Amino acid sequence: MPRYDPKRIEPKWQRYWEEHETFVVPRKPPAGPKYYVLDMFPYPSAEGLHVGHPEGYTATDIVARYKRMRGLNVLHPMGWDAFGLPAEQHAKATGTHPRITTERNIATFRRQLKMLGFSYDWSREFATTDPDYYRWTQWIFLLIFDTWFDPDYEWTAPDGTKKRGKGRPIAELPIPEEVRAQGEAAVRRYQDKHRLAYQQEALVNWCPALGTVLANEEVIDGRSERGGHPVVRIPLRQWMLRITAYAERLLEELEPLDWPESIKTLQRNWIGRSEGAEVDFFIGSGNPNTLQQEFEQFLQHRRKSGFPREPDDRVLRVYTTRPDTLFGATYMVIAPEHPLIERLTTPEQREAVERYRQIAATKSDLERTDLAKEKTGVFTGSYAINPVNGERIPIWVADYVLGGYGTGAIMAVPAHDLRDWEFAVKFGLPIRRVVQPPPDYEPTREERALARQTESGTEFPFVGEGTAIHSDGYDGLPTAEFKKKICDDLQQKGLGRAAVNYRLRDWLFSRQHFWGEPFPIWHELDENGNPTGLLRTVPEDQLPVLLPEDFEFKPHDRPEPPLAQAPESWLYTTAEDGTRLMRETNTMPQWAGSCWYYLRFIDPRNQERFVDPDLERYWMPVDLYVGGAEHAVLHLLYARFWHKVLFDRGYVSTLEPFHKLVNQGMILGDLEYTAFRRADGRWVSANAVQEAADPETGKPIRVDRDTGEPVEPVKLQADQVEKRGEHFVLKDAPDVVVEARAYKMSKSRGNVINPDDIVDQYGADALRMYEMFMGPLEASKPWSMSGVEGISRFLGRVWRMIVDERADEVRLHNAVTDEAPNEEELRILHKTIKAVTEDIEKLSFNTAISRMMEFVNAIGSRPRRPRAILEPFVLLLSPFAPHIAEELWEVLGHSQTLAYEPWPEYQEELIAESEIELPIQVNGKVRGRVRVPADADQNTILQRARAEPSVARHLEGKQVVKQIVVPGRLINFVVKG
RNA sequence: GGCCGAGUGGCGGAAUGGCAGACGCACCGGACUUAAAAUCCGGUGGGGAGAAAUCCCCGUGCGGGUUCGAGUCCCGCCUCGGCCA
Repeated sequence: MPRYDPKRIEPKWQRYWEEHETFVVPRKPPAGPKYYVLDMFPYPSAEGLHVGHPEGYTATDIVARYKRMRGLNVLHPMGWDAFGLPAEQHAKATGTHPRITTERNIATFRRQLKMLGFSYDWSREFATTDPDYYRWTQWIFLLIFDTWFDPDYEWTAPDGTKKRGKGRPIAELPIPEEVRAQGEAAVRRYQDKHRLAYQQEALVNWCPALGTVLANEEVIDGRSERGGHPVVRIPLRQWMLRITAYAERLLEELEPLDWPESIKTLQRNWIGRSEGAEVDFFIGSGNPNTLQQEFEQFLQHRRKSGFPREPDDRVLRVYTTRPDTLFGATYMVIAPEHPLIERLTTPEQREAVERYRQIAATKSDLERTDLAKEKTGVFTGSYAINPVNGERIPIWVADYVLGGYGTGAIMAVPAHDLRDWEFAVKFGLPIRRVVQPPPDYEPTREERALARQTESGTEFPFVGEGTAIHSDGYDGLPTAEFKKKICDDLQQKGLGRAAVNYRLRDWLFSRQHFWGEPFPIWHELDENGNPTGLLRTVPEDQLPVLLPEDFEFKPHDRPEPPLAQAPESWLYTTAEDGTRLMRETNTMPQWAGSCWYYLRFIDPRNQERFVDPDLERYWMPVDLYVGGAEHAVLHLLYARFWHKVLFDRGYVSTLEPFHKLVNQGMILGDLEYTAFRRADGRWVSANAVQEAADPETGKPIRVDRDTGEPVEPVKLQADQVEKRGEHFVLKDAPDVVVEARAYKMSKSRGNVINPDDIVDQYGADALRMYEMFMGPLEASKPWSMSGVEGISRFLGRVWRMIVDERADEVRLHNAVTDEAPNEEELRILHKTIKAVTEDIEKLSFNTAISRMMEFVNAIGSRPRRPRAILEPFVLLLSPFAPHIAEELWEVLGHSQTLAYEPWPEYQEELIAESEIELPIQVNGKVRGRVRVPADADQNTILQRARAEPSVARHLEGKQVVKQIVVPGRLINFVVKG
């Protein structure tokens, strides 16, 4: 009784592929075109595979198998992004080394992926935690450390475009004479300041109770996500990567990529380029009495010296996108963490400013800006001079200005900036209009919301563009022209210059964790054992710097990295010149390993280099990269950045790593119906329920919008509800609206689908096909158990189309014949080939599967089924459901895998029908249809159409004003009367 | 709050500006069976007229526009989801 039995055939073919090394690609591939199709490799979590994983993996597997059958050399690898916090937390709790946990989790993931029949070249597998891999991660870090960015360097890209700005070896950094004169240590420090990898004090989230430093996303409302312990922000020495130097390149080189426009937009917004000006406001030596005199001297000096690259300490430098509003600047604001704050605070104001700074330190950026209901701030007591009109204006400190953005100081133009307006109104600072709105201008919603009443009537801020007023000689200029002109003028006077600013910040690249790549860096120590600030790199031939093996995971109460407690032998050494050295104890973030894994897959066992240059040139770029949208910004930006450094230093051949990118959508749980009930048992309509915070626990709960009473969600079965108009309602109480939606899968909701269970019940082919059939790859879509069954039935029909189910052995069905197919059968086949091929190219797998279903519906139960159409069909099916396809291919009499069979070609002339049916519309409504020869001319078609009785009826007594014939589509008569 | 995306039968979804609802699920009817499962065949957006064949009207979140023709393009809204702050 050989029914379709995935449990038998799936392991059989998986074994076959493994034994025959069907998908192993030789290190040096045979000549010919290539295709590199890559999945975002997973973090092997303890939970194992989620149904979301196979979605993207199946999509890439279909493409990989299809391209192989098209004769391309296909690189389709898989590996593990295996560093990560959970293994370390597990180690702290149980003492199990993270390596053990990680290996165990990888084994689970590997088993699950192999069970799904993906055509990965498993010989290339690696994990980011393998010393042989992170050796090269460290090597690339050293390369980044050895690089500085020269913004003026001109060069030509491989595509011939002229470029400016490139990463160059640190040895090529010009050293100013005065630095060289100070000796070798000074030169080294100067270089260190210019490297793409540098150290800086940065604020981290230190959680004393957990004894660890937390990532931003692990902190919620000032408390740790786990346990709810208080978190404080403290400065700690950190490694930073100068990604901001590449902001322009990251923006510009994004343009030609075949990525979803939405992802490009996300990246652009993240980089956040803005154009404006840097302007220096004079603050002088601090003596208010001599300020004006000093200012005159300053003006003269600047006229000669020009605008310096770095501001000196007699000025407050601001960045503004609206230099045209300089004449409206009535005060200045510096961030509470601004370096000049001490100097600018007068003794009388010291106490108030100090208190304000302390409060600000406890707030997150979010609380300081968007969530802040009221603007806060304190006067520093000092003044600055507005360079365009010599006016003395007060300097305030306020937390709505962030230290990390721009220069950490702003000129405040209350009339034309909403935040400045709010602040000025609250603290009674002057407001001066310098931009006249266009004549027909209506204030926006935000502007109206901030309106204030004065003697002269209602006043609004105005943030749009208009015409300059009250701006001396600039009056009458439109905003855009004004901006250009004032930048030129400021530049001439040495007081400012046009400048570009980015929202993008440098990348905080160190973590206070054990389970990460150690930095290949030594710190020089003085005779007292204190760091001198000078660094040494671990020589290339001594890589990798391994993590210490015998290591105890014990929490401690200092915010230092766990590796600071590593054995002395690991931590310290003495250099050949006698200098005591201590290892860097921070480790790299999880992003590091995923920044270049796509390159290692090309040449994973190379012991000499991170990748062979010839192989890199052959395989790069990645032709298709598929993964979740959650990586749309950070991973993709970081990987692009590393790639560009590698490119600039001559180690890779392409500007960009990933040519085409696709984000698969999220798979949600099954559709759920939920009704809400109050404590007294009465139902509350779903649209009258809203989220609120539980007054005791602070957790989100649902309440009745009108009464505020908490309501309890009640899960319902589909037969308890019905659709009434827009909503689903309770069958028993049709005035109660029920919530109907699919939720994200989560353990707490209990709607998680385990791939193991699906494979066990329906097989891997059914799981693969169902996930592809659910809907478009990019869309998020709800899981449906009966949908899987439907696919499973389809595979059963395919099986019975070819295999005789009633025989004792697996053998060909009697209906399968060697006779030639007839015209209609050929047409069905070739239509299917055409549709499936085009759909695969478009990654429209759901419609490709529909077309195969139509084929089976048309052919599957015919008493005579020509082999000549079944064989190509099996090949079409094989990328989607490879196990059943291989088995059927064997039943059809082939002795070898179909993985390298040529993809079926369709012939257009076999698809064409001699007669076609055209719908006939009258005034856009279908009133009849007519069969005409496919090559009929317009007149014939129109005549036949008019003659059709159902149409003639609608034309009778009317005047035909227009007749439209769309060849092959339809006919439309436009009539009057 | 900003950005992005999406609203089409009971459900998932399909439709180069050209017959809305392909294909699947669910449901209904029939065949096979002692019976059921499995399988196979047929039906299935809503409303109306008719004994029937068939015919008519409405219909892609809402309001407007462009067009011979709009699910699709444009303008303005509403709702939901995702991401960011």
